[in-house]
Amino acid sequence: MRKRVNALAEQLLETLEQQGYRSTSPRRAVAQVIANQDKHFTAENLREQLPSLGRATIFRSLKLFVETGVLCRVLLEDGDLHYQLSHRGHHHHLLCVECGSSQDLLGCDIEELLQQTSASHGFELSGHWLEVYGRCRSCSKSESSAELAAV
Amino acid sequence: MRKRVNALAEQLLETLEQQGYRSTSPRRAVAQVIANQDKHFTAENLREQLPSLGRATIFRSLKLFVETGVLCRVLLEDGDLHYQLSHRGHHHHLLCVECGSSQDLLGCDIEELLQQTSASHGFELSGHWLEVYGRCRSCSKSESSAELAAV
DNA sequence: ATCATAAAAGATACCTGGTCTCATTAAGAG
DNA sequence: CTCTTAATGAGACCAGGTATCTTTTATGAT
Repeated sequence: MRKRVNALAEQLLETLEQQGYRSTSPRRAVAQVIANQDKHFTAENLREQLPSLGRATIFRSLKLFVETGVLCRVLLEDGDLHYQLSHRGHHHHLLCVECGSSQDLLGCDIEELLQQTSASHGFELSGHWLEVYGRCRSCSKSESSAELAAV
Repeated sequence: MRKRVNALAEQLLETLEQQGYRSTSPRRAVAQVIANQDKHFTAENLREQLPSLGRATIFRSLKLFVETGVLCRVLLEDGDLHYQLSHRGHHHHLLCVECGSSQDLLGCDIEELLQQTSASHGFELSGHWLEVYGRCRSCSKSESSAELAAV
């Protein structure tokens, strides 16, 4: 398990290196921490876990990891933007509002639908942002148990 | 034209009053200004136009106008959140990345599609956020003219 | 018309996200 | 091992946004 995590961190760094960025000790530290996150997080969360790093460095690393496709940004229901590990390429998230976990939404024909709809509004589509909120399988299960218990 | 604008501002205030909020002079000023905006705007934009109002008051008014359904928040492509006049109820925006104008996206069966897709991921859907980016009719026209001219 | 009271405003401090500059340090190519 | 360039850290700065506290003001009751 620990080995797994370190492997992931190394993988993240490799991604940077492959794109011509240096592997520095702050970046190694950041990679280590984000590889350990199981849900979306903020710059501040990172800072708490890496108090020795400069503020600017945190933000620069985040930006870099987003640019290189290691991280993506997720929009929370209240409008806050958080970061999370990204499984490359364009995708959407099913965000659990209960536990903060997220699943990727794949094989969704929303692109096509949007294309049609925009065109019918005289709109030349160039991009979109979609986030989906709800309860993941395990949270909706415990939710129902709680309801039963309350009766 | 001027009369129209004032009428809209009054309408916004009425919405507040109907929901039990007082009609104060700062709120009248804010209503006046937002009734005049033709695209999305930030708190800072508002502050520039209303330098005599306290900062907190600006934010409080914005929040209030959002809560009462007068304003809605729009997510820009870069993650910035702006405000714009809302035509009540749940809807999405077609945001022109060129001129900043926006159209409402109506009669889109995305809800249904999302419902199905989430269910197939064991996800109990509770909400979503969608923004669509592109070029509005008039901007894509002038874009093509520019291209032609450049040749 | 006045008055009480609750709501709202303004000032201010604070927190977070995020960028910029500038001087110093360190990665890694040769 | 050295040189160059990228990256860091400190710090100032700006915007969004909230909390607290004191003063003002809108409105309902008299």
